[in-house]
Amino acid sequence: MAISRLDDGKPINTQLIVLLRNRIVQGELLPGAKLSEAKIAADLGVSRQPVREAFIKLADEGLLEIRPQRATVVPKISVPRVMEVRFVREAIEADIVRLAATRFGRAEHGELARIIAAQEGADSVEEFIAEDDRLHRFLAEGVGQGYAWGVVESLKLQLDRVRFLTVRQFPKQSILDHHRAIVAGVVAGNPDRAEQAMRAHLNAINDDLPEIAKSMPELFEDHVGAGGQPDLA
Amino acid sequence: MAISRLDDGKPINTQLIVLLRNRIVQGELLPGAKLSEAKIAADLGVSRQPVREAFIKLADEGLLEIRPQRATVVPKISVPRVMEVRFVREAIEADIVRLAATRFGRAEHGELARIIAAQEGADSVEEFIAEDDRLHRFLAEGVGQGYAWGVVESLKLQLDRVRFLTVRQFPKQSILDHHRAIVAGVVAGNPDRAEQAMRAHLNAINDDLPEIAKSMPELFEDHVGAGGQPDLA
DNA sequence: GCTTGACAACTACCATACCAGTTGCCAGAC
DNA sequence: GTCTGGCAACTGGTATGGTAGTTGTCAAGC
Repeated sequence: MAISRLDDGKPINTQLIVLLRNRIVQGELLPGAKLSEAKIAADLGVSRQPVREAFIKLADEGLLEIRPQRATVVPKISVPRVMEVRFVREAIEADIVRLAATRFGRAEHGELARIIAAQEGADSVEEFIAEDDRLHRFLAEGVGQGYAWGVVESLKLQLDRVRFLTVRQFPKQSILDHHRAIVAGVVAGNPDRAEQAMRAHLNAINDDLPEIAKSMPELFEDHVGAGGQPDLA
Repeated sequence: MAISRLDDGKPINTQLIVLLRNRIVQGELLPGAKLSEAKIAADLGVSRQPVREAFIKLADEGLLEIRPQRATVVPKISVPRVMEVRFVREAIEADIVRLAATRFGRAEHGELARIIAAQEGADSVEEFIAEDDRLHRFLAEGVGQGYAWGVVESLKLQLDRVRFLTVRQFPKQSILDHHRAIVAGVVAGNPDRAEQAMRAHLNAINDDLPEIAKSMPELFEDHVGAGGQPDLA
């Protein structure tokens, strides 16, 4: 049941990827949830094959864990993994913003100001997040590194999963301050300032992550012991 | 025919991914080659399903282009795309080597020296490349960024495809000099020197790329026109 | 009560069959 | 000779059936 409207022109597998990805990132499917090709297929009124392909894709993105002949589960959030993903994102966007600081001209500076203004005026969280993405994307595409943004976007999924857990106490003011600092560095044509602002911005999650993990430990992987599950296989 | 030994314990789709990826990266399947799920499946004596999954995975990696109801082809090499991939790799490895320069101790310095020595003594191209990878991987994993190396590894596929075209005039001496400079910066505990050496190393492909593209233009995408194929759909 | 082994109920993986869309060829009309 | 329409031969996408492997349960034996 609950055929969540799968009737676009696009192939079914693609639609399933988007559908399931949203459910996982937005926390509708929580870490630990067990999925099954057959069940999902039956619920959505499609065959198991497209579901399987969606599972594989999401497993590649780190949003699912396929355990053959056992089950497919939404993995618990691994704090060390999140920090590693964040590291990669910071490295990429630091270089991007340096380029922007040296290459952007008046036209791009204007667009940056418009995005900041739109984000200030956003009244819903969804809109705020959309403008957030727009800023980062524009920086990348503006310096001709659209591919890099694609990489960041796939990494970001795992970070967004954490972000959606804290959507209540979403620090809008703090994020806006960070964005203003980044844009200021770019407009000033100062790569060092822009880079530092970007790194500080992306480091913010490190402040929140430990307390988030403590407040809802059932969603996080224990990493107290030396390593993972004591699988005696 | 030609069942290229697919009898490991691993799942068939995984084996197919590795098999096809090697054929593409190593230039056995050249840009422009047209593949077919059915044909590959018949040739290897398996069903179309695992072949299909391998196609999807390789398409994600940029090594195949699936055109529904038309064909699946090995894409021509896009010079701008290669440069964008290279940009991302440089950003990631620059930050990694900075960490290595500040964190590595005597034990890691010894391992770096051993890898350099092994690469100096390599007599086959394959061995040389293997030691090359080992150095980069060790830098990443040594600073606790194994995930970042995974990202680089998937990016590298598209760069390796170019590298294998030039395997004849492979600049071993130049690469070794670069590696020595990187290691020197790390051992000296000088992040700036290490970073600059790494960036210079990874920038080397930019010197060769234009002339490679000119010498074998049939393997490269024309990017003279404003944009891609004039698909009038 | 506790352990153990067989069975039932899952799982993901693979094979096969069918479907819809695209392409290219070729015959017929002009 | 050129153009056009339709059919045949592909393509990848989807549906379904069957198989091997894992897990949990429950009854039989100690």
